[in-house]
Amino acid sequence: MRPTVHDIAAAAGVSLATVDRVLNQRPGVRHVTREKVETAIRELGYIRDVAAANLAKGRTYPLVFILPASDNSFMHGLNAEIRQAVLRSPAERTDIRIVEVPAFDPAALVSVLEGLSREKPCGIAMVATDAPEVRAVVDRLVRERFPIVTLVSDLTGSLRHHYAGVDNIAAGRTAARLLGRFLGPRKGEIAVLAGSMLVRDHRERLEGFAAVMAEEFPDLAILPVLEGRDDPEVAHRLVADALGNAGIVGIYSLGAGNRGLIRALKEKAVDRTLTVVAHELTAHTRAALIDNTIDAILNQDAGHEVRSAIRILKAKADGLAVIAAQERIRLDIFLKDNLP
Amino acid sequence: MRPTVHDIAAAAGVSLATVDRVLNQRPGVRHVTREKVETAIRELGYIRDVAAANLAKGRTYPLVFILPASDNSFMHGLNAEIRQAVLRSPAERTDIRIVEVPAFDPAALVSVLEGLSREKPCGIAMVATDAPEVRAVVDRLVRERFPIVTLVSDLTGSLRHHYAGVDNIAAGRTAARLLGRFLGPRKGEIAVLAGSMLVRDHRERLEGFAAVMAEEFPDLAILPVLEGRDDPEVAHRLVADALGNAGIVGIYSLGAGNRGLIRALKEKAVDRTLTVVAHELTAHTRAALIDNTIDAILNQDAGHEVRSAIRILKAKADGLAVIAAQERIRLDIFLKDNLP
DNA sequence: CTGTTAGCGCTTTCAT
DNA sequence: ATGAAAGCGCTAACAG
Repeated sequence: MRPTVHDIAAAAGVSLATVDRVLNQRPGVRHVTREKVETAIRELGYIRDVAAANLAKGRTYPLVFILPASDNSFMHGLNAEIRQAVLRSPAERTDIRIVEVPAFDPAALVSVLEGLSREKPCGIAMVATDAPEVRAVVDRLVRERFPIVTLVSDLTGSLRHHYAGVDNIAAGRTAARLLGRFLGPRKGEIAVLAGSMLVRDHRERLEGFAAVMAEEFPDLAILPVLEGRDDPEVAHRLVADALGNAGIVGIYSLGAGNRGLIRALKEKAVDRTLTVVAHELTAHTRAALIDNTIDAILNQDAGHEVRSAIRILKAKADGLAVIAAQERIRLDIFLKDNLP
Repeated sequence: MRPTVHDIAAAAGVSLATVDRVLNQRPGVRHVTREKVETAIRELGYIRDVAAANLAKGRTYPLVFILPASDNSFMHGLNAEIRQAVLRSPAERTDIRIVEVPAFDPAALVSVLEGLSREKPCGIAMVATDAPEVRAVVDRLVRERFPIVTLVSDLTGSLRHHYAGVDNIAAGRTAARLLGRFLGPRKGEIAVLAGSMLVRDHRERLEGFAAVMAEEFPDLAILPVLEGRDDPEVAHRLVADALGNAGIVGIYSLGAGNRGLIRALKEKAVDRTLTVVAHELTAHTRAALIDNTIDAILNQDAGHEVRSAIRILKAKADGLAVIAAQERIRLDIFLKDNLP
């Protein structure tokens, strides 16, 4: 039988209350007493029963998710996954609130974060907008002991505890190798469609992509980036225009708004064979993969990101460890054969 | 505040014990009483606190993992992941035992399973050997209400509750498309290295591979399968021999024993450019991917498989639901750019 | 058939 | 600074 607080109390010759104070690092215990208890804990190999502790405390985990109010499939999916987590709240003792902020608006994000420090959630998950003022509040909140994880888009150089998202440089590199290998000996130009070069994940994907292209596929030239603002209409216009260029042999779509990309491809692609790699598995990209309009999709599993963020925030709140491998967000590569 | 058993008891005008009997579907409750309690449960929106119940019961989950005693990296990794889970046992209330059986030996597996029914574990995870007599015991155990999940290799047509592993047909198809696309316009022959055509996962991978090759890459011809018995030495000899054939442009290694494959490739590949797709990320395949000996690795995450099997067995034992998306074992595709 | 009571392992008053 | 006792939500004897 596993030792319990009773066993520790008996072994140390103190009461339950004292054991509890030591366990929870609460004040009001003489140094020698504390020592005795800690020794007993060590010698008996005591492992605390977190479930029992939570029951006694009636503990819940108030968490806040801060998302950009962007109207694209990926953010909708992310939102849906959080709402799924809300449904599981009773069992997981969480109490999750979603806060939407205007996209790409550091000031708005900062003011939401400041407001949050008042209501004392036990954890914050946020899709970060990469700006110095955001970094500053995040660092302040972390110093005030709020567990914070970034979601999908990181805030490098900040003190956030964890990043629940894919390695976007690796994603860009992978896209480049897939395109390069799929194109084989063909020479030509590659169009790149991004949302905005102002967001870090898009910049990083481009960086990785350009690096591998330059290193390994010198016969393929990257055209100036098209910024579609993650908007299907804009993306459609940009891509339709670009396809006027007969030298294009491939496209890398590293942001959202793929609906517009796909429409443009279908309008123009009758006569040509383009190789296309896009990000994020949605109803549209899935259909395009199946009908060969897209050759490969790189994806991040929003459900995994949300569940991971929750596990990590809870663990941080309790000072517990996590299973690192379980929290690694993979870059999923989908061909038409391995779709979920 | 969430309603508790006390609230239900009060609302239904019965005692705690009766509520508990209804909750746990135990006998000894009049039909009308049961109705009253069930109504109260429904009306108050009662949700049971599993953690509290487990505390009261002192519940633990005795689980058994049955693995083939195969000496290859993948099985070693799987074993290691289970041992990791054993270390987490105190927190997860599990009590995990690993049983090794001779590989590819249905009779041995059957006798272990029969022995198990005596010791009443609350769940069994097994790497299945696909044979009728195994199916028969598994079906019998399932009927006797043992939760059973197959791990890595499935037992199709059986009553097992769940399969924690990848879709091997999809894996074979994916391998074919990667090889085909990477080879582009090249024509030639493809060597296939398998462990044994007697195990289902290998057969299925080959099946998927051959299907896509035939449908979409008619210029590539599949050579007769080399059966390396998942043994590096045998694999080395077979591949070294095969490479004498100058027509070979690609290799698909769908089993284990890649150490031998890699050695053969390094010995012979100076003068040629082979495209190689292999299964399972190990220290050897990882190094080979990085030095361009292998072009892509298909992988199944053994840690995920083990954690998933445990979650599912526990849920089944309690009659609880799982998060389906979380339990889907993906086919990971690794290029040198997205290695973990 | 139904109810009473004493815990499970831990936390939390409230005394001392 | 320390301890006694009650209780978190649920289950398990044991009575009736």
